[in-house]
Amino acid sequence: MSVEPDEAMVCTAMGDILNRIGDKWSVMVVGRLKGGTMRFSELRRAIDGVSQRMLTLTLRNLERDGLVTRTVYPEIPPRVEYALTELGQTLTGPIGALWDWAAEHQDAISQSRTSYDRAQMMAHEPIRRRA
Amino acid sequence: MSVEPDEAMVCTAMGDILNRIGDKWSVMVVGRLKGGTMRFSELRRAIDGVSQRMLTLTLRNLERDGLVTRTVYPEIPPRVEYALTELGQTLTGPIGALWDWAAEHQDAISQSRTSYDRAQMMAHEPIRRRA
DNA sequence: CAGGATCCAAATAGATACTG
DNA sequence: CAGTATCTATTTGGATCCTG
Repeated sequence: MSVEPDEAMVCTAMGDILNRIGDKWSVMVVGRLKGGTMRFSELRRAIDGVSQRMLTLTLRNLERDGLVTRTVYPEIPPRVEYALTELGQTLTGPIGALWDWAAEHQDAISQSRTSYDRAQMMAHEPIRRRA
Repeated sequence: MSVEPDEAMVCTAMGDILNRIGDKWSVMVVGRLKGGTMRFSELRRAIDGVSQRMLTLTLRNLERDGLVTRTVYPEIPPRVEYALTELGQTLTGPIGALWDWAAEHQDAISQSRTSYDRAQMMAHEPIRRRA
């Protein structure tokens, strides 16, 4: 299962895909839909911070990529339900791994950031004797 | 290993981390450094399409997050080597999983995109009888 | 309810020129 | 060689208004 084909081709296509599946909102949506079908407004409320526009765009892209299905019920008021496709389901594995990694190491990362920033400060505001 | 703590907090911190590790160039760099230490210009050539500025920024961020080390050799001409830290090494697992997923399903995705786009065309340029 | 359309502010990326 | 600094072009995202 190694990945070694033609470098350039893979990298551009891959960057393309990674941009989508590594996207913040996409990850959130997939994470949410993992639990089952959801309506637009449910997702909007569940995902905290997402704007209507971004949620719409994210869902459209995921649909376009074949990762989620969009089902419109011709009622009034309208109801639209989103769910993961089989392909989308297979993504929850890798995404979950990344998620777990982030959860596990977020403390280490934020500590690293703090000390890095402190070191930068030192380098730029060097001498400061007394006040 | 499940992840269920306070939703909002986790999501914002997580989105932050995911933006970094899901970033196109970061993934490329980590993928490259997996094979061992590399110099700046080696990375630049290896990563096809990355600008000098983006590579610099990416490497700085990865360094700040404690994922790569930056070693400067005070020579002329200067030599700078980058390598994964232990923390960085642990990322290669999840990243690899994502990479493999993308490699495995990129055909399905691009097909899905094509048919989605074709369907969109149909919907917007509906009737077109003869020429 | 579930968006589409529009406007605008901010973040981001590329190209270019310069430096120790 | 390995950057930094700067300028600009493009992308992105939020806010707002409107509709079936």
